[in-house]
Formats: sequence, C-alpha cells, structure tokens
Amino acid sequence: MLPVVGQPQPERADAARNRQKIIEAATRMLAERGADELSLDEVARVAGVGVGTVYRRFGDRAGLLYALIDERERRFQAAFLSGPPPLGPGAPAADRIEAFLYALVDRIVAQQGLYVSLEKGGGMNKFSGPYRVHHVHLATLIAQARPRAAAPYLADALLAPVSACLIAFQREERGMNVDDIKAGLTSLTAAVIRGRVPG
Amino acid sequence: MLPVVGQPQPERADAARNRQKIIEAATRMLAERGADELSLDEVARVAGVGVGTVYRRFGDRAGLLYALIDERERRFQAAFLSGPPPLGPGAPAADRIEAFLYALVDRIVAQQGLYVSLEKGGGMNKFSGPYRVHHVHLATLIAQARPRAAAPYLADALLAPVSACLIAFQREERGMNVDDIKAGLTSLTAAVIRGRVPG
DNA sequence: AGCTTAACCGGAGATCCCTCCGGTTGCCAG
DNA sequence: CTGGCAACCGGAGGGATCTCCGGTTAAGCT
Repeated sequence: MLPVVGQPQPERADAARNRQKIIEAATRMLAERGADELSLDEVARVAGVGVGTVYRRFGDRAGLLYALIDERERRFQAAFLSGPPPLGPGAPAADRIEAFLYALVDRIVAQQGLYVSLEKGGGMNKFSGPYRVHHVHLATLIAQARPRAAAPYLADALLAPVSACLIAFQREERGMNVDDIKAGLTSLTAAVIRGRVPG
Repeated sequence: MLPVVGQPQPERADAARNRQKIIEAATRMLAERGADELSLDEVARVAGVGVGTVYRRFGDRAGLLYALIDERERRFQAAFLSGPPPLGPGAPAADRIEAFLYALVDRIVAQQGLYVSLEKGGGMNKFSGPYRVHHVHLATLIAQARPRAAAPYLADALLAPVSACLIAFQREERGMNVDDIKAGLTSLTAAVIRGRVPG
C-alpha cells in the first residue's frame, strides 16, 4: 500500500475511477471538517458510490486515511532516502537521525488530527506501512553511528516518542510546544547516539 | 478513577451492587474470550443490567477495562511507591528506573490482549489514569539520577517504548521475546540515565 | 461484434459504542 | 413512619465501522 511498491494487480478502469472519486471526496471533507468527523458512510455518499466500494478499495478506515497522506509520505521517503542532507545522504548519521526525527514531528504537527485518528483506530496497523520503512531507515542510521548497538530495538525506542497521540497530549495537556518536543528528542538522541548524557 | 483516590461521592447500595455484578461478568467473559471480543452490550446482558448502567458506572469501554486491572495496578503502585527495593525506595535511582520499566513490561505481557485493547480504543485516554502516576514517578527518579536533565520529557520518552501495541508487535511480528525487550530497555536507560553509551 | 468470466458495484444489515430520557428506588430528614 | 428528592435504572435509538451477496459491467479472446 504505502511502502513504495507498485500494485501487482492493475485496477479495472471503473475501479480506478471510483478510487479517485473517493479520494477527492475524502480530501475535500477532511479539509472542511476534522479527521475525526470523517465518516466513511458519508464519504461514500459524497463520492457517489456505495460504502462497500470504499471498503473494497481501501480495506478499512485506516487504509483510506493512509491513502490521503500517501503522496506526502512518498515525498518524505524520497527526501530521507535520496534528498539533500542533513535529511538525505551526505551528512553524519547522527545528524541525519536528528533531522529525520524532526521531520517526523513536523509531519505529525502539520496534520495532527489525521495522524491521531490513524493511531487510534486499529492499533496494530499503526506498524504496517510507513512505520516499517521508517524503522529500517532509522535502524540503518543507528547501525552506522553505533555499530555495536542493538539498532533495531533502539529504532523502535526512538520512534515511539514520535507518536501522534503522545505529541498531541504533550502539546494540549502538558503545555509543550514543538520546540520543547524537538529539544527533548535532541537530548534523547544525544544520549543514545552521541554519548552525550543529559544534565 | 485509578490514580489511587477515594471516591468523593459514596455510591448508593444498588449502584455498588450493580458495579460488582458488572465487574464479575466482565472478568468471567474476559477469561473465556479475549479482550477484543468483550462487547459492553453483552457484558450488560450477562450481568443482568441495562447497558446504560454500565456506562454510568464506568464512563466508557476504557473505564471498564481499567476497572478490571485496578487491583493489580493498585498493588503495582504500592510496590514502586513504598515496597522493597529495587522497585521501591532504598535503591539507586538508576536501578529503580530499570526495575520500574521491567515491571511495566511484565505487567503488559501478563495481560497483553487487555492492554492492547486499552490502547486501541480512545487513544487520548491512554494518558489518563495510571499513565500520569507512572510519569510523575519516573520523572522524579530521572530528576534524582540526572538533576539537570529534562526529566518530564525523558519520562515520556522512556514510557513510550513500553507500549502494549509496540510490545505485541515486537513479539509477534518481529520475533522478539521478553528478554530481548528488556535488554533493549536496559541499553536505552543505560544511555539516558547512566551515561553508558550502547555499542 | 459477441461471449465469457472475473472483477466490481451497491446497499441492506450485523455489530458495536455510547447517549438520552421517562420511570423507579434508595436514603435521609422530619 | 413517611414524604421528597437526588441518584439510579433500563433500553430504545443514533451513528459509526465493516461484511455479505445478488446483480452488473469491464476487459480480453475469438
């Protein structure tokens, strides 16, 4: 779906047309109302298709939400895989890690409601799709910076605080702003990657 | 509800009786089926009360689920607030932090389905209740070990990888076992708290 | 063009979470 | 004991997600 892989089965013309109608309707409704108010029944009605069609195209609510951020995610993946440093290759691994986490935070903050809604529903499908790509990327960078570290686990551990729900909670209920969160992430990565202990 | 606070308003006798009936029915059904299959309508029917009663007693699905682990959570809070070291006071803060995170992992693994179901629903209410207590406790310990660190943020950051959904994913899809997860947490806390960098 | 078939379409309906409100009952003051 | 009120009860119902299946249609082959 999102992990940058072409569809093995090409869609029929009417199916592709309906997919486009659904995405357009959902995008418009997402802009007008919030992500929480995005009812799939209503999306189907506005798009002029049956609700079954929505589910056949996108699997479930999370699938549709992923499709809505698909293009942005593609650009993001291109940026950290082959874009300019410090996000892309060319900078020290430690700097790339920090830039990567910062970009993740910005991405969530830019569409907080959408990402929160995505994490709420399902729960386990949060780890399907983009997460795997992010994890592989981050684990690779960690392995470069700290060859003997448990890179796969540390990648999970650095990705975990960059959760839409946690960030929403920190901003709304704990009064933190984006820079506070980024500063925290810096001190976390500084300790884990650079060996610079906080305090 | 769960943050160890007595109810300001004592319940009427019939209300307390119904609460008990609901908890017993839910506990029984939880043991037989999984936490995912726990329908509140069905709990109400088995308990012999109306569904409105369930919601008045417990607020929502998460509230009922929290009530089911309330006693265990009470014991856990007593253990790390005033029990024997290294979980309770008396041990170095760094050791208490590690013991605390280990205990959280064990607690989740013991009732994984329940905690996963708890994190899935709602999303934001994950941070209400026990989370706040755990956060205050952990932030206090971090401040003891590292007086100049950003303790509140680091507490969130250490709590984030101890998520039921993440642990379930690591165990089921990534083939990790509990000791792998604990070892990862050790290297994480070692870096953040003890200044011992991984690798 | 006509045929075949696999894929697709639509919407009724099952299930679930949660709210609302008219009727009921426990509790206490008098 | 009794009257009154606040709290409680039950279940109908709204709105959401997702499934299922009979009818339809696009696409390729002859």
